Amino acid sequence: MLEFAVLGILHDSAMHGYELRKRLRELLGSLRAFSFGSLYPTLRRLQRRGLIAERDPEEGARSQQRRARKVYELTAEGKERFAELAEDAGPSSCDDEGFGVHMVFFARTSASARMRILEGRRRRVEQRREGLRSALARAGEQIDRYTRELHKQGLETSEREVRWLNELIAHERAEQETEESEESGHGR
Amino acid sequence: MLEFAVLGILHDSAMHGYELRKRLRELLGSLRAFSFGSLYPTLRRLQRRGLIAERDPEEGARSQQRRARKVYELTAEGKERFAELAEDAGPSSCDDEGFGVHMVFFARTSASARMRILEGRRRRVEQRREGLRSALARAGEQIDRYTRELHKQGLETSEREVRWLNELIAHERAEQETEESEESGHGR
DNA sequence: GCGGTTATATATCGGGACGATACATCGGCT
DNA sequence: AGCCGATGTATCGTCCCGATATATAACCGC
Repeated sequence: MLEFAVLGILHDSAMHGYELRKRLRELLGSLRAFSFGSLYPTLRRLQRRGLIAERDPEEGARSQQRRARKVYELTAEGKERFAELAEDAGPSSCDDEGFGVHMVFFARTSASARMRILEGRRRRVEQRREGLRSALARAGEQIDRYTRELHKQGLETSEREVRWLNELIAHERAEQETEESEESGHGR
Repeated sequence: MLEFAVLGILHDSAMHGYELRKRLRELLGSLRAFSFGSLYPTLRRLQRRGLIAERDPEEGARSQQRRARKVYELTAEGKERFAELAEDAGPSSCDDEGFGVHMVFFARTSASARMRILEGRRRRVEQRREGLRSALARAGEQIDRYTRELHKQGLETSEREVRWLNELIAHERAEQETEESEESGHGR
């Protein structure tokens, strides 16, 4: 997950670790923390695999600013790997974090993969919704008051997210049709 | 976190691993998966620390049913540890999973700890809300359409949760006052 | 200009949790 | 008879977090 997120952010512009994490928090809105304890090992792992590379510290400018920063940039292999991960609608793209990270990079994801990911996420949230529904129906009165309150809140949140996903999916479909009609409409 | 959850469930009744996980999913509504890969190591760790104990497999009944099940029960130390964890309103009680687990056991948590935990959670969600607000305000138009949509959904969810927490907190306060007036009201 | 705090920046370590996998045993289905 | 799915316990590699350590530059009062 972190690998995908790092690749996606470096795809825009080269960056050093500290900056990368700020961008991560900004994009994911603390949906996911991604502490340094995982970020730096990930950067080294990616570098070792040749997906990112350390850029020269441009000594021309005023060197020796703060502590030596390591600016990373995406390699060609890194770009390939990012594209591969962006298209993958596997189970990791369905949980809260995974879905969020994928969606942030939707602009660089194919329309078909966007669709698969949105629908996968919807299925997941629907499952959670049904689980909560049956938990609330089952033994309506006997279970703990606080637990029931928690379940009710979770159910409402799930229902809202499903509606939101439905809107997004409908929008995707509409846009796809527009493009298709444009293609065939005034041909070329 | 798993430690706390296991202790809390075994507090009600002795149980074996497989059953425990079902109960876990039921209570937390797939808020948290808690796979066997973490559950069984946790059980052994707890046993090693003397917080839970393996109960005799009651050979009187038909023995040798399925594979030998290990039924665990809480020890006196385990009950102490649970009470300690339930009262702890530290940072782990603020994130999504931690808060959920705590709330499920609110019936066995002191009113003051319930208050601290609810307020801690509210502070956390408010922070997330403000982060998303500023992300949406900052560069209102230039950022990615999908990212913005994700942030809007996150913001709405946060706002709803804060409102929900406010209601819970108000309810807690009202109940506390009722108890106090009953105490002094018709003395005893 | 001296020391204190804060922000910037990289790094390591232990531990908790996950997903995949393996294994064993039973009931039911075909 | 043979297979599958539910029940049940267990391990392994990997990911990630939180705490912690270590530098260094900027800001600020004194």
